[in-house]
Parts: sequence; C-alpha cells; structure tokens
Amino acid sequence: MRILLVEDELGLGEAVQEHAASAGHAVDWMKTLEEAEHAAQSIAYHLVLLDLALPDGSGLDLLRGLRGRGDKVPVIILTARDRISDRIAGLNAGADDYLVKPFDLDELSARILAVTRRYAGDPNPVLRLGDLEIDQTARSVSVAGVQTELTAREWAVLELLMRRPGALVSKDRIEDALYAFGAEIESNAVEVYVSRLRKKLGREAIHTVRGLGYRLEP
Amino acid sequence: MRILLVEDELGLGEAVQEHAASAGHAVDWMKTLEEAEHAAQSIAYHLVLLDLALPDGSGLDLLRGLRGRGDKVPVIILTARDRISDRIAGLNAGADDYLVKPFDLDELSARILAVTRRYAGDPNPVLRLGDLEIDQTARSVSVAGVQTELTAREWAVLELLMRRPGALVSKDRIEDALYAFGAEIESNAVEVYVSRLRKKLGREAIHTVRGLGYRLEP
DNA sequence: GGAAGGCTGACAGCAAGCTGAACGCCGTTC
DNA sequence: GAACGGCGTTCAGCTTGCTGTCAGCCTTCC
Repeated sequence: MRILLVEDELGLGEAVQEHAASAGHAVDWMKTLEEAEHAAQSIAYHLVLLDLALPDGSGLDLLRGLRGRGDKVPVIILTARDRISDRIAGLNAGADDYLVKPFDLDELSARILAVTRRYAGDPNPVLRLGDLEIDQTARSVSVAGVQTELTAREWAVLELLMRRPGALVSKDRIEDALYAFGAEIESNAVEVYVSRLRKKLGREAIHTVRGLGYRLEP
Repeated sequence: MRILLVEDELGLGEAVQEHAASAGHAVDWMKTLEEAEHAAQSIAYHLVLLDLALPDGSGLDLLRGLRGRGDKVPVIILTARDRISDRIAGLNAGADDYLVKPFDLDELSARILAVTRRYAGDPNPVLRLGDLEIDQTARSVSVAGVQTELTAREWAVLELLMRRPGALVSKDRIEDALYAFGAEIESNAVEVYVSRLRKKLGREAIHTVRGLGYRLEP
C-alpha cells in the first residue's frame, strides 16, 4: 500500500515511517504542506496520515483540497490531545479517522487496517442507472451516451445521492454536505440544484419524497 | 436515522439520547446486554452506540454477534477505559469507531456523521413481513414486489409499528409520535392514517385491537 | 337492537417543492 | 481596466399533493 505521511515532527514521523514500512507499505513522508500538496496531486495514494499543525499551514487545507477535487482517499488525522475542535473540523472536512498523539504504533496499525478494509473491494467506479452513467473518478456524467458537464455544487448533490442509489437523503443532509457544518442557509438552494440536475440528467433520475427528501432511482 | 444506544450509565445515556433526538434521530436506549441483543435482532438500525462495560456482560459480545450474523451496521464504541487494548479489541471485533468517555457531544455528532457517510453504499437493511418489504433507508415499501410510496405521516405511523413487529401500540402513542407534544388534535387522524396505510400495504398488515390500539402482524 | 368504537371517501386549505429570472462575485480574456 | 461568462445564491410566483377534518357507514360487543 502507498501511504502519504504528512508530519513535521521528526521523531514521530520517523517512527511511523519505519513502522509502516516494516508492515510492507511504501511511505512518502512530507514535512510541509507545500510538499504534501504537490505529492497528493501527482500520486494516487491509498491512505493519507495527516498532521494538522504544519509549519506552512493547516493540514485541513490539504484535506479540503482533496475532497474538493473529489478524491476519496482515506485520511487519518494525527492530532494533539487538546484539540477536540480540530478533530471535529477534520471529520467534517471529510477525514475518515483520527489518532490522538501520542499514540501507540500498534493502534496505528489497527486503524490503518480498519480504514483500508472499509475501502477494499471498491466496486467499479462507474455507476449505471438506466441510461445514466456516472463516472465517479472522472467526475463525468453521460445520459443515453451523451456526455454532460456538471458544476461543483451539482456534483456535490449528485455524489451524495449516488452514495446509496435508492436510499432517501434528506434535504438537511444535502445542505450539510453543501455548506459548512452548521452554516445556516436561508434559501431553497437544494431545490434549485435538484432542479438543475434534473434538467441535465432527465426528470426521472431524482425522485422527490415530499417532506422527507430525495432519492436517486436505481 | 434509527440509532441503538447501549449504555447503562443513566446520566450519559440520557444526554446522548437527548442530543441525538434533537438532531432528528430515533434513539432506542437499552441498558443491558440482553435488551440490546433482543433489539438488535428485531430491528434494522442505522447505527449502534455501544458501551463495553455492561451489567450483564461485555458489549464486545454483542458486536461479535452482529458481525457473526453478517450484520454490517456501523458500530461506535463508547468506552470509559482509556485503554489501548480495549480499543484495538473493539476495532478488531469489527467496530467502526470509538469514543473515549467523557466525550464532547458535538464530537459525537461529527463521528456519527463520519461513520454513516462512510457506509453509504452498503446494502439496505430490509424488513420483511409476509409479502411486505420495508426498506428503511429508501423509505420505500413494496407489497408482493410492487413498490409503493408512503407520505411522511404514513411513514411515521408505520415506523412506530415497525419498532416491534407484533407489539401493540396504542392510538395515543401514535398520536404523540405524529404531533408535537401538546399539539391538540381533534379528529380521528390516526384512524385515517391506518386506513391509508392499509390501502397501500394490504388490509391484513395492520391489525386493530379494539379499544387498545394497533399491531403490525409479523 | 342499541351504543360505542372504528373505517373511509371527499374536500378545502395550505405548506412543500419547482423553476425561471435576476444579481453579484470571481476569474479570464482582450 | 473593461467586457465577458460561468457559477452560486436568492427570490417570487406557480404547481403539486399532503393533511386534517368531517360525515356517514360499518363492525363489534353487550
């Protein structure tokens, strides 16, 4: 497995690198945000171990960048014990897990195992629903063979519905995904995006369950 | 979301229940392993919050039972003991996450969000009663293979009956669930919804116990 | 047979949802 | 720096269909 380790503390970084390497993983160790951003954009990692407090910025920016680009690589945050708000922010930004420093290396192994197990056997990233084709890695959508472009927000909504084709997703949930956790929105933005998606994907792709939410018809 | 909370500490349990309920989740709170096992086997939960130290055994047994039956419901362990070995044992037994007591309720929310987000894409838990199929994640119902849509209120009634198939639920109880506390209702609304449900689900699905309430036939 | 409880079709009112349009922000182009 | 285009957000007016209510009928029990 190829792991991106982002950590500026030398002792900890070395220990993690050594431990992971001895478990058979290839570890790229970056000590600054800039290096890490560059690495994350050029290589497809299987896992990112991310320290938040970096000399040239916050690891959260890296995480947001990843998720913003639709990269679903598992991310485990490494953080000091007294930064609960950081951890929450990290999870909300799309992290999969976190570890509180100082942590046991065996625990790190267990967490790595748990996170990657979750992602193992990832099915074909191209999702087909009727004459709708959604390629999650390429972020492209085609309807009856005709490719269509989606904007970032439109994609965010579709992505949420796609996670579970057929499952009901509440409007609140979509809102939470579109906007920062707790950020109140006082408009019908979700409805607007659903409307726009329908115009692009076909009217029947997204089903409204009045008062409850929306559902991608399988 | 339907959450099974397994916790014997009254203060903590109450706080968690209240917090989750105010976030719009339906929480079933069980205080012993036995109760919890029973609940976990009869209802398809979306999430289990599991205390390990219970009066009549270890929560780990419940977790192992779930995984042994192939149940992939997300499980977050709540543990008072800040012991690495416990956490590793939990993760190895198939837990998705853990929280060390005392924990911040906002952090709990964030973890719930992260865990459930992660699981989007799992097969749906479907409850079967005769030729009636109830998909809790899609909030859809099919009778003898024919899919039917339910309205929000209809679903609310069915959900209540579903909690314990075969158990009697009083009309008052349903009324309380349908309407905000104190909201007076001066009609036979419950009867109307039962009637509407029967029209959709089939006449025999809901049994009337005259003078007492209704029961979902298992 | 009478009374109480339960069932259901019909309907008006209204809240939820839809969508075209407008506007501001931001990055790009010339 | 001006013009432009794309995107996100908001708003208003419109449509849709859920909801509570009621009346009249049915069922059960004594």
